[in-house]
Amino acid sequence: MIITGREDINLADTFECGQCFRWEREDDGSYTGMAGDKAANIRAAGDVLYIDGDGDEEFWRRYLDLDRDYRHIKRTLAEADDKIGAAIEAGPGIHILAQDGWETIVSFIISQNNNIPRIKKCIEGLCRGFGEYAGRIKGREMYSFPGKERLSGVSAEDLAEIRLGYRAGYIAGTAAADFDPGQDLSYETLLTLPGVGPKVASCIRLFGYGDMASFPIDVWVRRVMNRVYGFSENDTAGMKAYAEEHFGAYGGIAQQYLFNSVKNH
DNA sequence: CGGCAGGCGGTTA
DNA sequence: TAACCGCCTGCC
Repeated sequence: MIITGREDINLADTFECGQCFRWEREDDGSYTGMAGDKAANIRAAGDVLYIDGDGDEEFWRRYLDLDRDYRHIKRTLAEADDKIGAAIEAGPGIHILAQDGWETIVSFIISQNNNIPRIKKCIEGLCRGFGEYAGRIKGREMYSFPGKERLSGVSAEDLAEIRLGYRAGYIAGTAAADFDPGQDLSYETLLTLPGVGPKVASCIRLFGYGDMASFPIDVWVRRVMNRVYGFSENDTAGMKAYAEEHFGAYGGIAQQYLFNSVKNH
């Protein structure tokens, strides 16, 4: 499948800015991974995306957020805030992926107090242990992310071999909780799930439910808000208020530019 | 070996 | 409601 006219998305910026954990870079610069139950390899050349795998154009347009005008958003952010321009320059090709709600809930519970290589290893283990085989792409055996119903009867002990650590209890508890991740879950509802606090809930809102105003504040955002904007590192309330006032409906997108600029540079 | 990594939950003052 | 601490694990 070929999608043209997409010069504004950059795959490395998008897949390696910390929002997702299931895309692997190939030697040719393409990325292999899964979105929902669809596996694919995605390669970019000029303004063309070559997508080799499951799913149709509509599916990938939605997942890769290709129909949002990021040029307009970047211009709007830079006009409202004179300091974010440099952060945008560090990752101008970032798109916010429209990820599955349930997968995002579990993935960001795993992300707490954790590092990216290990987060990826844990998620891969969950998929291999409890997901469905989804074919072979670029020599990689692909497994779907296990749904809530699949994990609902699983205990923390059953998850031991995946080495989730103390997060195993959170995953088992969240999977057993009575809610529908297919609904547009509110921030307050997400906070009721075991292992979900303010930071994780904000990430789930942004990455799993498309709430572009959600502004997750983690250690890296605290650092950049301190370094660039002069906030005290423990003044998360002040940072949140600043984001609401200056970034507004695009707070989550601004957060990704800011996060990426300090984490990856 | 202690410190740390994209926090949370529980306790304490 | 702010501050503090323990927590699984892997890597430095």
